[in-house]
Amino acid sequence: MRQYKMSLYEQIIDLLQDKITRKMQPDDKLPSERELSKTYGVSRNTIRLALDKLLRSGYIYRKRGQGTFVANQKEHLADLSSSYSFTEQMKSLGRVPNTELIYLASMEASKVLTESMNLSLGAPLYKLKRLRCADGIPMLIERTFLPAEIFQGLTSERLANHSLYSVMKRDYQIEIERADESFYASLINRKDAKRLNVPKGSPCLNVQRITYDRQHRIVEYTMSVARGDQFIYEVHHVNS
Amino acid sequence: MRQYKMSLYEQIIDLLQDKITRKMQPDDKLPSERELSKTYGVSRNTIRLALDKLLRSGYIYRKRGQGTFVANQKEHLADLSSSYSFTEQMKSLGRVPNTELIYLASMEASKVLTESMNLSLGAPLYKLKRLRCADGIPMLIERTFLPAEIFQGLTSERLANHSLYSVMKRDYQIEIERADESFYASLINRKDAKRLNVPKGSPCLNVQRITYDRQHRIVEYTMSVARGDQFIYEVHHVNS
DNA sequence: GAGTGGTCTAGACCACGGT
DNA sequence: CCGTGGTCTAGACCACTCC
Repeated sequence: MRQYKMSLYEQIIDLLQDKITRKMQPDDKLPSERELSKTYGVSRNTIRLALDKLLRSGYIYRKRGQGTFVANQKEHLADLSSSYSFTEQMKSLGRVPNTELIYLASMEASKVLTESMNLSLGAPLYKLKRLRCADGIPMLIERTFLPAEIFQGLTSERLANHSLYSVMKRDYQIEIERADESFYASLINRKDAKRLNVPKGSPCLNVQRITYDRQHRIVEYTMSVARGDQFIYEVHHVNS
Repeated sequence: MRQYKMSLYEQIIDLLQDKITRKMQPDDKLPSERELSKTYGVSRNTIRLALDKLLRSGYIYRKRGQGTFVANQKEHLADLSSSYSFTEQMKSLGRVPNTELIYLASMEASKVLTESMNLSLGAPLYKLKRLRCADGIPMLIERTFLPAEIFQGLTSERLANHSLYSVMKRDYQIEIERADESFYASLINRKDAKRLNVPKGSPCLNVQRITYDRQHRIVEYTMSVARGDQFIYEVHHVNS
């Protein structure tokens, strides 16, 4: 296998990450840029490249005139997938998540879907419908469309015990790059109300999500309906 | 009032942002780093600082050996402030935003607020209530709490013609680092229904936002109520 | 080979916080 | 005052893409 030669600043990122997670506590002070520069025998700019990346990843915070400190790992923002993963979100709230696959079917892209998913008319799709619960309480219904070209051979077995994103990664080597979400409130329809076990006409949160992989392909289109009285959707933004 | 002197690379970010949004199309090629360096009379590193920021904000993409290109504006991920800035969001949808300041008042932190904002009981606060419209249609009501210690001397004049975030940056040198948002759906109450000009009991989207600056201080706590039939909230996630 | 972005150096001055 | 991070310069070599 060809060896990828890591750049200096990448090596320093690894060294510092290791040091921070193994030996340091939140709010501990790191050596100054000039010290690190001497220690590792590289220029200060190279140290800054590494520290900038660690800053953006939430490992450290910096105060002008004071120094660089280890960030609180608890508050620290996990990677993208946990910011929109139902499973992760419920776990972080201390609730036990559960997913019921209502059905998985093949279909052809309708006109609306071709526009939303940037496909050609009649392109093959997988459609899946899932009921998501927390502590046994129905929380939301998800209707997901996946391009069949990308997810060839998808079966309900694969989806049964793993999250959609872990299936994408493990079985299809798909790395998610971006996700765009839209939220709005409406009143729930009769059918969904029954599934979620709420009165017809209750308020509900509608979420649409489009997910892109590293090749800028749309790998997922999902529309969710969540009950308003139980489900709170959390989003974290970071300014980089 | 003290003027905030913009650094060179920040000025270049503004210049390039303006150029990109006004005069260029997606996939147009930008001048090379060395050219920009000559054009603006700054070093290449300074140009790179600006381009890195534009890259992370989704304005451009870069290909080694080829050049720097304008990203697809539609798909484009704005920087943090526009991802939750009502003004930016409406502009990107081609609608004309408008804000009416209903009131600005001083108050002391209640028990609930001390917990949410991590303040001491009775800490001084500014409370402001704003009605946000698009194309003249009332879209959402925002109730915002700001720590008075940080925003000393805040007046309605300052808020009149500028967004909250530009006031933070220009008048108080506050750089936003993080924002956490929560969404849920409910039914609108009588008072808010009147303001938003919808029937009582209509569905509405509730958003709570807590904003942190670079020093990890909470600089804003906002609760919004948006009408479900008109307002769609968009969020973009990036895996970096 | 020419041009691009990616990495790196060895300096410099500034703004800020604490002493 | 000193030490910190923040900004900036003017170079250099590398890896990559296209011709």
